[in-house]
This record gives sequence, C-alpha cells and structure tokens, in this order.
Amino acid sequence: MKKVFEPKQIEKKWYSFWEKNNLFSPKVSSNKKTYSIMIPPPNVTGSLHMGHGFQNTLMDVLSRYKRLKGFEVLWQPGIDHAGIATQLVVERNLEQKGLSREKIGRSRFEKEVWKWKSKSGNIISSQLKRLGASLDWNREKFTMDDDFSEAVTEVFCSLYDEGLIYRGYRLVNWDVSLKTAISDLEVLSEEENAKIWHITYKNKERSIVVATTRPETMFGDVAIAVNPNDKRYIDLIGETFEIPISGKSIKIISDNYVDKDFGTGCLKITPAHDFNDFEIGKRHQLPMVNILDKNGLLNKNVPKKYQNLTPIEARKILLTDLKNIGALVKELDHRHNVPRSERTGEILEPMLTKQWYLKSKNLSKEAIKLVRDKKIKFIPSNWEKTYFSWMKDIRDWCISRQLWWGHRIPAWYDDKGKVYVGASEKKVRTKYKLNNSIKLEQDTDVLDTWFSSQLWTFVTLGWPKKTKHLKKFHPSSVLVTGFDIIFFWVARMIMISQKFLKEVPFKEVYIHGLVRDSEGEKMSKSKGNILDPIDIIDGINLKDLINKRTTNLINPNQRQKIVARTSKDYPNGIPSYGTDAIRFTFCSLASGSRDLNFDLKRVEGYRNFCNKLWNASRFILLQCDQKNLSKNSSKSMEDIWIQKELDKTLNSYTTHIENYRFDLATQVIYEFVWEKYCDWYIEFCKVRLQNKSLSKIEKSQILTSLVNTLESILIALHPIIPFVTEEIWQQLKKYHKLKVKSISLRKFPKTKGSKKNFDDINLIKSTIVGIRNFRSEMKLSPKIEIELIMDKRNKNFKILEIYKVYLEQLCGVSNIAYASNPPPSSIILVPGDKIFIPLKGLINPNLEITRNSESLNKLNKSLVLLQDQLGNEKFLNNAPKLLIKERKTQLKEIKTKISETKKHLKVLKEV
RNA sequence: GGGCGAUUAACUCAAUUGGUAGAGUGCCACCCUUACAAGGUGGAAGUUACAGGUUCAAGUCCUGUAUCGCCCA
Repeated sequence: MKKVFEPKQIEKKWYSFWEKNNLFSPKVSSNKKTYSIMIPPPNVTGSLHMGHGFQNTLMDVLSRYKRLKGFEVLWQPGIDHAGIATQLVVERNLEQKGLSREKIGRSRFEKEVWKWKSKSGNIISSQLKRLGASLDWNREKFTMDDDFSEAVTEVFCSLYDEGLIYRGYRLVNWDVSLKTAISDLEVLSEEENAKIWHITYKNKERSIVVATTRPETMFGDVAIAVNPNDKRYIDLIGETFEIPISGKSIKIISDNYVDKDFGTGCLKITPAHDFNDFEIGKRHQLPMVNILDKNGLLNKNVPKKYQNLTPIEARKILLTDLKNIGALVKELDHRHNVPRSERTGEILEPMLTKQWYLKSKNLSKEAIKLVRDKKIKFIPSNWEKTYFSWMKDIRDWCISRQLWWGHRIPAWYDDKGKVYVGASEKKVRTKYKLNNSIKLEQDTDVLDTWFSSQLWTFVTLGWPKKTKHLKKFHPSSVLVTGFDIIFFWVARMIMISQKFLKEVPFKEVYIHGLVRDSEGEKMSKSKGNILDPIDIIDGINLKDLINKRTTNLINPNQRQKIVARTSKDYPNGIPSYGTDAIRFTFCSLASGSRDLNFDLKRVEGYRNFCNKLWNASRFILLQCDQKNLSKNSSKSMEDIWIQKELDKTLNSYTTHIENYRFDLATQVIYEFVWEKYCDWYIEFCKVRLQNKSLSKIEKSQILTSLVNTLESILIALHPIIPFVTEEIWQQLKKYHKLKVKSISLRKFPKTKGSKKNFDDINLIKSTIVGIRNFRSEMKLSPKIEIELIMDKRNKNFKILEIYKVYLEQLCGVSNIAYASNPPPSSIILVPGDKIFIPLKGLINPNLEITRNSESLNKLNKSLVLLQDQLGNEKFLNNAPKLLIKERKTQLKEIKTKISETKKHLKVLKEV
C-alpha cells in the first residue's frame, strides 16, 4: 500500500469491477426481504450538479446499507425526457445549422431529438457511476421508451373513459416565447416596480374612472365592477359606459370581489386576460373577448392601429392616445406581482385556450387520507403540512402542452372537430365504430412531462404488465427527494399510484435540503458560484474553473465579477478530493435541515479521514505481512474494550441511518475510527506487539483482533465510502479466508453485547492523558523521561503496574516506584487516586502551583453548582434517580480532588 | 395577508423524550516518535439573536420582538 491515499488510482477500477460482476442487480427469485428505491429521474438534458450528488449519495448509502443488512435491493435508474428543456436544446442546435423546427417538420424534428439523445443524453448516467451509485443499470428506463409511452397512453385513455380527463376552454398561463401553456407550478411571481393608470370611461352624461395596471387589455373589457357597498357608485350600477377609443359599451356591475379602497374602487373586467376577471365573468355570465393571438400579439378584436403589436408596444401608443383625448387621468407608481415563466423568464399571459385537464379533487382526497393514515410517512414530518395544504386546494391540472417533444395526446378529431380518444387511430375507429371514409387527425399537443413522471414508480417495473419485478418491488421503500417537487411530483405519484394500483408508490418520503454555497447562497450560473461534484472528485485548475463558470453566460457583464470571485475563493483551483470524501461530506451535511451550506473545507477534513483509515489499514497490513493469523482473536481487556466500543458505535450508527440521520451516522463512526480505534486501540496493540516475550500465537491473536475490528469498520463504512473500503478490503481479503468477491457482498457486522466494565482501561487512559497534560503544561520536552511514585497500599498501583508498559511508551514514564512519603512532587489526579511526579529540579514548583491553583478554581466553580443542585429539595424530588446518583458521585469526586489539590498546594508552598 | 423554517465557537454544522453545549476547518504551543505532517500531543475559544414566561432544571417547551430565507395567495 502507498503511504498516501490516492483516490484516482482506485475508483474507476472498482466501479467497473462491481458492474462486471453484476453486484447491483437484485434477484427476483430470492426470498430475502426486499428494499427498493426509484431514482427521481434526472433530466435528459442535465448534467450532475451538487443537488444530484447529494441526493444520489444518500440513496446509494441506503441501497448499499440494506444490501449489507441482507435485503434484496433494487435501486432503479432512469431519465426523464424533459419536454420543454430538450426541445429548446435541439432547437438551438438546429438554429446553428440555419434550420428550425418548423422548417424540418414534426417527424424529422423528433428524429433529431432522438439523435441528440443517443449522443449526449447519457452524460448524467456516466456521472452517477463516477459517484459510485449502485443502480441496477440493466433496468435503466427513459420516459420516452416505447413501453413507457404505451403505459402513458393507457393511463390517459383510461382516465378519459372514466371522465377524469376532459377538454376545457379556459384561461391558462401562456408562455409567448415557447407558445405553449405551462402549469401553475411553473409560474414564478415576484414583486416588480410597475405603474397603475387611472382612465376615464364615459357615457353621455357621466364618467367613471377605473384603475388598471394593464391598460392595453381594455379592448377586451366586458364590464366595470364596483363593490355593492360602495356608496360612491351605487347609483351607477346597471348603467353603461364606453371604452375609450373603441367606443364599445359595457355595463357597470357589482361584485363583492372588488376592493373599495384599491385604486378608484372601479375595476375593469377583462375575463379573457385575467384569472380573477375570468371568475367574475363566469359569475355574471359575461362574454369573453380574447385580444391576443398565440404569439402574444394583439389580434383583430382591437382597433386596427394596435393590431399585431406586443402588449408592451401597444400600451405605449395607447397611453399617448388616451392622454391626447383626455382620458388618462393619472399615472402612479405601483409595486405588484408579475407572473413570469420559470423556464424563459417571459411575462406570462393569461390566455383563453382549449386544453386537456385532469380532474384532481377526488384523487386528492384519497391521497390525503393515505398520508393522514400513515400509509406514507414524510421525513421530516412537518412536510406533511405542505403536502396537505396544497392537496386541500388542488385545482385541475392542465396536462397538454403545445410542444413537439413528449407523449402525443391520444385523441383524434373528425372534420367537425368531434374528439375521439383511444390508444391508436385504429383502436379509435373500432372503439367509436368509425369507418375509414371519416378523416381523423391526431391532436397535435403532447402531455406535460410530469404526466409521465407521475407513473415512474410502477411503469419502471413493467406496468401495465404484471411483471415479477412489479410484484416484488412495488411499493418502493422510500422516495428520496427535495421539497421543491412535493407538488410537481410526490403528490401526483401518490394520487396516480393509488388510482391505478390501489397501492402507495412508496412507504416513506425522505425530504432533504437544498445544497447552497458556503455562504448560504443558491448556486447559480449567474452568480458564478456553482461547484461541479466531478470537479471536487477529480480536481480542476483555476483557469479551467473560470472558463467553465463564464461560458454561456446569459448576461456577459457578470463575467468580471465571477472571475474575481472565483480567483479569490480558489486561488489554486480545486484539488482532487476523490469520490469517497465528497460522499462522506454529503452525508455529514444531511441533518434534516432545509438548507445546507457546502463548504469545501469539510471535504478536506473528510478526505483526511479517508487517509487516516488508509494508513491505519496500512499499518495493520504491514504487521500481518507474511504471518498467519490465528483463528481466534485475542481476548485481553483491550480487545474486549474495543469490541464494546465498536458495538456501541454500530448500534447508534444503524439507528441513525435508519432514521435518515446520515450526519449523526458519520459523526459516530468518524469518532470511533479516529478517536477509539486509531488513537487508543492501535496504539495499545503496537505496544503489545513489541513485547518480545509474547508467544507467536498470542501475537497472531492480537493481529486477528485488529483485522476483525478493521473489517467491521470497513463494512460499516462501505455504504458511505465504497471505493476506499473496497480497495482496503481486497487487500485484507487473504486474511479472512472467505470466498466472497467484494466487500459489498459481506454481512453487516453483528454486535456482541459484552457487559464487562472497563475501569482498568479507563484508569490507564486517564493516567496517560493526565501525564501528557502535565508534561505539556510544564513544557517538558518529549525526550525527557519522568518517574512516577505511588502509594503501594492503593489498588490502582497494581493495575498500573500490570499496564506499566503503556505508560512507558505512550507518555514517557521511565519508572514506577512506590513510597508512603513521596518527595516534593507534582500530582496527577485520576479516579479515586493520585500519582506523584517528583520535582527533582525538572519542574519549577511555581509553575506547578499556578497549574494547581487554576484547576482548583475550576473545581470550586463546579462544586458550587453541584452543591446548590443537590441541596435543592425540589431537585431531589423531581429529577430522575439516575441523574441524582450521577451528580452525587460527581460531587464526591470533586470534593476529593479539591482536598487533594489543597493539600498538594500546601506542600508545594513549603518547598 | 397566510404558512413553514433559520439565528449555537472566527467559519460550516451537530446536540434523541428538557439534565448543565460538541465535531470539522481555522487559531496557539510543542513534536518529522519506523501507519499517517492529509499526522501526533496538549490548549484557547460560546451570556446558544433578543426580552419575558413555564420548570428543581431551558439551546431544547410557551409568548413576544428583531433579522434572514422559503412556500402559498
């Protein structure tokens, strides 16, 4: 083994080894308990970002852990076809060739998308392999695969036949640059600076002033609404007024929705271009006047002058015109929410169109019940509230999109526009008894990507076929995902799975936080603070990092700032930390908090941990070299002690993993490996192995104990850091004579449950720590050896005598003597006893006086606290008995320490 | 406007049902001791955002305030 752990040398080798040996494919025929996770399918256009890295690390930890625990595990891989994103990418490529989607036509466009997919659609899968993800690649699924499409069609038709899917003419959020409807969930509303205009509408006798943020929609006005209790306008209700410029007459109506105090209290009603107005229009049976075409330009329902203009252009001209005719009363600054498309940033137009909808109310009722009845558990549980509140107010879901990439809607129209729904044209003709003379045209729209994604948990397993996998692995055990898609995806999966399988899609939902940068900012291209997990694994120099962060910027002006920031944060680029280190870091951050700030310094610390493990193993392997290990391990006090510490660690480690507290899991195992196993046990064993009087058998027993404990550590750590543990284990393999190919096929270590107490070990440890502490405070060079003097009558003397060799080698003690009247000395206090270190000119008595006075101060403070507490009757009556007992022992110990220190100080002052 | 969350060491984060605050990084001192300087040994560092309250006991429970963030309308 090399002296330094070099992740690059081992990672690729072991991943292909695992793949070649098919270690991640479960056996359907096995009778082990099953465990399954469906990957939240990443976007086909995507590449691995920190969020993926984090999420997939956690799923991998769970999968590998469950395999070691004896479960038959399926972790299902796959990718989402991402309608809009993919279409945009391919269109951009066409543009570069001087082509467009419209020029080449729909079927060639689809072929182009598939071509692109086969070339660059698999980036993320290969990146997941770099991350070590133990997915069953034989089963990789794509939401546009033929069988997946068939399932989508079947679901659509069945929901249609049941009346749950319908076609409706109503307002949708329209993205004018994409020319498609998008869902409510893809709308981002933010407060922006805007204006509000007061405009006069007149009739022959009177006039009325309305306030509006969108004057250009006035040609779509069909009424003016006032509050029925507004005395200012009560006599106007029912009268008609004219829209300025167009001269069209509209009525004054009254509706409680109108806020008397907002604007002028008069609200122009434009049902085809505003969601609230749409509702008011429906209530009052008003007509709907649409003034926009699909490109977002004003249509022929507006005066000629304004036709074919964008709303913004039209507004500018219109305001001038209104001013000229004296209809514009005033213009005020106003802040209000502007809805924008999450995808394009374009202001969304409420647009009247015919779209397909899924009725959701009844589906949601059952889905609410499933969570309420704990058939599905959210972790952390407070996310249930978010789920419930959305489910309660659920609206019908607009599932059609005016795109070319996606699952085409299985609906056909005859020349009169009558709709027929079925899996194919042929089936439609049979189903509706239409002969071939009737011409049918398929709906040109596709389904929202999430419509197919909601089927993910069961279609990946072969549904609607009744496959063995479906039977064995559905419902899945847990869904690991971010809170941002509870509505988009989690909720919908629950509804649809219950609908078609009468089963929950998963038993638990683990909601993790969002990975941010070390200052808590969201990572984004425009901020230039993106970290690529692969760069942390492989390392990257500053120049490449800057290049990466500054290419394809939406706003090139940001370049300079990003260069400066990057050069400041990573003056030497990012070193290669390896996959194991980043995985350990992800786990250590997974505490259930909503935001996790990712700090590279943590990665460095955990890379060092991997190195520590590496070197501890290296030491053990060097010791074992060319020796035969014994069948039995050594059973001395030290060995039993470490076993018990290991047991405690494994118990809490498993609890933490099963509670999804990966952070606590990493914490306990880190502490055990470094602070118990390496700092004490290996050090003890080193000393023991140097003992020349030890028999060969005894030696090999110690080595066996070292190796066994190490193997337990490696197996336990393998889910978190699979590469380095596999590498070490393979080297260790020859010593445990098992014919298993990989550490991932081993069993998770069982705990043994020793009930011994370890006063001896604790005494030795605190003696060593006490002496080291003393030496350090007395500024004794490590080379200076010291002598200890003890009272022979004390039983501790015997124990220390037995383990004397540790004191000699671990804290520089040359000799232990005993005396009933020790010479002028320093003292070390250990539980129930004191040890003298003769001053002998080595030590300045004044230093020892200061040291002891300081510790006396501290002791006195704790004494006061404890005495107060134990003197409090209420405490004695209420506190748990165990705690009282503990405090009493503490008090006793502190009292002896104080009196010993005082006595000691008195002696010192006489020196 | 409604809901949720956060505020703990210089920085990034922990602290099971209330029991006297811990890691990593950084800092200080000493050490290249044959597993490891990506290391060893020892150390300093906190009025747990603020103000009240409940309790024998509050980082933890309750009320309010401040700052920041997210979601919904």
